[in-house]
Amino acid sequence: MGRPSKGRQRIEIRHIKDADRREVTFSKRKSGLLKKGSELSLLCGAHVAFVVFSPGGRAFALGTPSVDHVLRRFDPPPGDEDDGDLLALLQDGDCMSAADRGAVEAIVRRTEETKARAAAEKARMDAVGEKVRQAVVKAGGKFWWEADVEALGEAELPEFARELRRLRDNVQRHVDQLLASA
Amino acid sequence: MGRPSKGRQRIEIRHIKDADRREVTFSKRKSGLLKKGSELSLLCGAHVAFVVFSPGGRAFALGTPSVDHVLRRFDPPPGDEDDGDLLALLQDGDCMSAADRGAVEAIVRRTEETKARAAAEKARMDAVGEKVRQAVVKAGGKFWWEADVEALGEAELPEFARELRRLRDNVQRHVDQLLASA
DNA sequence: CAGACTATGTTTAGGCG
DNA sequence: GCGCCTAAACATAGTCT
Repeated sequence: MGRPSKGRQRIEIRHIKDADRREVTFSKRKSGLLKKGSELSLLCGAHVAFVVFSPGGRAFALGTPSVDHVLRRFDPPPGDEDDGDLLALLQDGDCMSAADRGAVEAIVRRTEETKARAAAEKARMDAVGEKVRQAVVKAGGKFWWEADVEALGEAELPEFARELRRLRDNVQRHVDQLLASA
Repeated sequence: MGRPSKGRQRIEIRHIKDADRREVTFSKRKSGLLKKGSELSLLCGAHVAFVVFSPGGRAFALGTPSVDHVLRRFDPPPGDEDDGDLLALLQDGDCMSAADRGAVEAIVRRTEETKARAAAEKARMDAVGEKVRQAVVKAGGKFWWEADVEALGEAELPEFARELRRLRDNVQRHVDQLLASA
């Protein structure tokens, strides 16, 4: 028999017409992207956040430091109730999907491999909170959806405004909720 | 003389202590991440948004659909006043940097190569606004910083609350501003 | 539809200018 | 910092299971 595979083929970077191949490529590359993101985060202490809208409608993912933080809670206390909540969040098929769980699992695996370094790693992780705060402050107000808004253009702004109000209300509600429980 | 380079070396995926190497790695990998993101967007018609906080303080980038929208405005009307604004935005070294411009340039190049498909592509692009709105609605309130908050843990929440309030106010202010100008 | 596989395309660590 | 270089590491297209 001939070679079992022709190996990787070069493809042009343009929209994939075939829906099936597009879906597969999306899935594979989204995983890769997520992995790269978590690597960047780990290597450089950078905070990387993703929002990915899949070709077939919704579905999106997120990045770090959430994933790392999830790991922190997911690994050391095996019987913690919060773990359940966070895992449930990750397993909620609508928002976070297989790729996200895969990323978490990958980090879990890595943690197991490097358990000897866990303590030092954890100490670094504990500094993340402060860094996040600094980052949020320094970011000021430039978040991804703001950029989107800027790119939407004046013609589309009125339509977008309604959803923006809803978003703002969601933000308020969520923040108030957090402040109340803190 | 021996080999001019030992080529790529394997590195462990853990925090790079040396600040110089960390900065270089961050820069290189951030570029790669951005490229991958724009590729995913083009290949699958997905919308990918990034927020990256650099290790040394702020600095961050974003992805699509902004980049694509920039292209739309940047390519067809060569004398449009909006182009200047958007290019200025891209050239503002603080937020968008070389990697971002590189991504845009790559898309521009590709667009020139496939100018025959520009019209169809544009039609697809025109649907982006609606998709973004739908996505924002469906996202409900699950954004990266919310995940961060959830992952911070009760112990850190009080400290984070102060910054959260500032963030909320920023959001309100920015949204109100947008609504006022729309 | 997620995973395995292989061959090959792509990224990047380490150096240098 | 940016760009270039090399060679090894890594990602992934196509395929089958």
